[in-house]
Amino acid sequence: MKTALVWFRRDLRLTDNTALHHALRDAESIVPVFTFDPKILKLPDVGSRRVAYLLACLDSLDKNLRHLGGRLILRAGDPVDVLRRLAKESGAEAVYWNKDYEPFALKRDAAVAAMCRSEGLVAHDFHDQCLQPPGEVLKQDGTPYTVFTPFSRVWKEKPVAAPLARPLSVRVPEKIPSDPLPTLESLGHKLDIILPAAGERAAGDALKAFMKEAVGRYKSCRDLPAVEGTSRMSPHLRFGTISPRTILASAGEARAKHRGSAAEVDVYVNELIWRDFYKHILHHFPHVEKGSFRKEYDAIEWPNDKGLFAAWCEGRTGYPIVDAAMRQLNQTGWMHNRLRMITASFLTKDLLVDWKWGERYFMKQLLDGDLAANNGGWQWAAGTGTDAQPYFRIFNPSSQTAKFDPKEEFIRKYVPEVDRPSYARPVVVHSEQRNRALALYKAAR
DNA sequence: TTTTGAGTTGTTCGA
DNA sequence: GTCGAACAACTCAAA
Repeated sequence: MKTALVWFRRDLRLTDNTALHHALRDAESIVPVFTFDPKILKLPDVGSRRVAYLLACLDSLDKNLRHLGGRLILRAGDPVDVLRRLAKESGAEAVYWNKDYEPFALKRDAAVAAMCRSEGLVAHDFHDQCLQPPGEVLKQDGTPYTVFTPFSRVWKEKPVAAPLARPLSVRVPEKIPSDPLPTLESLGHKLDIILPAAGERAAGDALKAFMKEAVGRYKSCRDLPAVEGTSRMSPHLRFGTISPRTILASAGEARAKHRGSAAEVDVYVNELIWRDFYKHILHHFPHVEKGSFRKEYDAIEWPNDKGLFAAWCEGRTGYPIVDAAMRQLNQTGWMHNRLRMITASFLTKDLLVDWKWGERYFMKQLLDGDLAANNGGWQWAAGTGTDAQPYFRIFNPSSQTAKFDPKEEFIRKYVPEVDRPSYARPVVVHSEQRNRALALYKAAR
């Protein structure tokens, strides 16, 4: 084949990119394209921070392609129109892309596949985003798992493909014009944080740094927000500037190297399996996007006090660990995983606000915001998801602080006024709200 | 079909 | 301060 389009979406990398790899093997030249869909960019749930980060990833991808002799083609419009036109312009015979399992993406990609059929283009889509593709990890009766532990047992029995090598060169036809990289402002967004480094190099550096040391104490330190004990890979995984296979392979090497701490590394690998788990859940049970995994909990009558919700968003609930966490999110676009659980439990069980409100706010603020992972996490905390145990999952902010930030180092970083009279008084009383939450859940069942 | 064991990350209470 | 049991009796997965 002479020419193929490679449609980049959430896989903004050259190394171990399944669709890119196949296109380069099958075609003499490729047209690497990213489409800006103005419809998506105007949605209220599209966080400005992620749009800004996306632009940085695209800029980096273009530079990396140029390094290999190619370049990235940017086009605005509905992907169906953009790809149809681009195929005509370049004489491409096929379109390659990596599958995305979100309901919106499934619909969009089906429309592109239909366009390909009617235009005589061959559509190739590949599993790439998960370590095990959705539909691969099933019970003996062929139905999907809804409990993590048995899912993970079967997951571990299956082989994972090794990462594919980075291509050595990329040939892109001349005279295919590209739009300039848009500015954030031109897309109708504004940035209110300092972005962390984006792109494949940054992702690789972050992985290396994590695997050198911190992974060996991951199990022991990952829950301490004052310590750099987590991998910080989430924004890179979100935009695909690194593949999960590269991370898994690197964890395997680390496990072999520091043999004494294999158990520490295994806990990290489990997190990669959780990432797959929630992507599979979304794939098999798409209704979770709009409501509870367990539909009976859609009946909960949340009081939804707007003032309490605003206090939570702005980090002024008077509960130091919650406020510090929300300020970390607001000021950096990232929140430590332990704190995501604490703040989610607090919003739902203490402030009695619908978990979907919190889910939406996280999506607005998080650089790593991902439907499957964010939704899964919120439903876990709210007790409406897989493994629902609402009575069992009401965090006490002070015992969580005692366990995970005992010296209040993290709290003081974001709430320096914690001991001063100017600090907010608690907006609710935990022990009272706990009982109200239990009653709300009981009434729904 | 029935039974059995287990369920990411907790909290509270009382000894 | 530390430890184990109770929480409430549920649902899932597998034999």
